[in-house]
Amino acid sequence: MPDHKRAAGTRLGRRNDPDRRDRIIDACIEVVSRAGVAGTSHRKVAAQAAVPLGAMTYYFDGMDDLLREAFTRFATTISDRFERRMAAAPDADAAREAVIAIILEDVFGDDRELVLSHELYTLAARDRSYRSITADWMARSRAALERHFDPETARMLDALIEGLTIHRALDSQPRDPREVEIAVTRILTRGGEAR
Amino acid sequence: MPDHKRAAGTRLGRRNDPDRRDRIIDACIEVVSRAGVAGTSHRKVAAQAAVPLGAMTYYFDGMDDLLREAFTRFATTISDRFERRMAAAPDADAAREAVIAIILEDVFGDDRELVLSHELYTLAARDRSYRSITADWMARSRAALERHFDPETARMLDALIEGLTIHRALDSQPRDPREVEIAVTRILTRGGEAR
DNA sequence: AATGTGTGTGCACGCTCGTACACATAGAGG
DNA sequence: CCTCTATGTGTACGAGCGTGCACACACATT
Repeated sequence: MPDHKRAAGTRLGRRNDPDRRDRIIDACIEVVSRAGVAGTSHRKVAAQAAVPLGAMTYYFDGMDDLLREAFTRFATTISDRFERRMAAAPDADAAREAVIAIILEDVFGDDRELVLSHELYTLAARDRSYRSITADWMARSRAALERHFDPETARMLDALIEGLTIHRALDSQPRDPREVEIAVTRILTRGGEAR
Repeated sequence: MPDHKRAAGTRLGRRNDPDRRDRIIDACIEVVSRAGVAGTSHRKVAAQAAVPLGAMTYYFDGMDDLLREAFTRFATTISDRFERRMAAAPDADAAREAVIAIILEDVFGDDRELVLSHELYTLAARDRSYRSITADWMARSRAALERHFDPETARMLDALIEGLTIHRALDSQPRDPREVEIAVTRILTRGGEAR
């Protein structure tokens, strides 16, 4: 019985480094970010993690299983950061500015995260079983926004963040940062929508 | 000299069906929508298009070349439809409703287009050379929106459409369609953003 | 009818891939 | 120190891949 499938607490005969499995997951994220899901293979991940090829099938039930764990970790990491930033905002106005900063920084920041997000979305769009990862991520983002805004606004704002981030990343020419500010402000302005 | 590389007008010795190349491109879109870019190969596309394997390298300089043409066609198709819908709106209010309809229909509509869009975004996120496809697509969307709204609003609205579409597609639970209406209305409402 | 030319094809090579399975080995229990 | 067991590894197999290239074949020209 493989170690990772045994109930926690029964530690028996464990020898090598116990976080080899973790290393494989991290290596997988790294390989995906460089080569894409299309270019990711057991062999490349094994090489990146410096583990033998046989360890791949030993620890995971195939690429899907591995990818699921890798993207779960990735989404959790991003989600944690978002939550922390939102929690750091003392009031709604600070939260508004934090959101603007996140959009602008995520765009000009690491290409790596942009790529990984899209790889995940693509998997989720095709395969229902990845959708729980994106659903959880979205749920956490919304919960973080609901510290400062009502639930409905939080959902709209979350969608706006997504769209602005994507479009600014895929745009060929740079845009005025003030546009982001204006868009966020408009979404946060409750107007004559009660009809 | 391959037919497709020859200057238009010089038709010499063309024999078989002249739109074989077109069929391959369509077949590529089809295969990508079913198997993803990751699972697309010359052989699968050839089988789908019912052309011999050798035709792949004959008509295209490799998968990248083929994918670029396939996604260009896909983006153009979607873009055309969007443009037509916007052109059909007589005034700004009708345009507003058209946008709302597009968001709601695209979500509950074909999974195929959702998947293909994400596959394209993923390629564009990783590879600069695909970015001109997405950039052109965005430019056309914005131009269509600018029939009814000012350029700045058009860009914000375009981003909002993106975000709402994605989030509603990747969400696990259904949302009230009225939220879309409210979000669009807020973006279209010019408020106290002049500061 | 013979010839030439450019279009398009069939095939096989070398490669990478995931997976299965025989085997090594570390540590526990005797 | 020996034995047993569960953990982990090395390897080889078959499938699927892109590509290069010799070649078939339709048609224009003579």
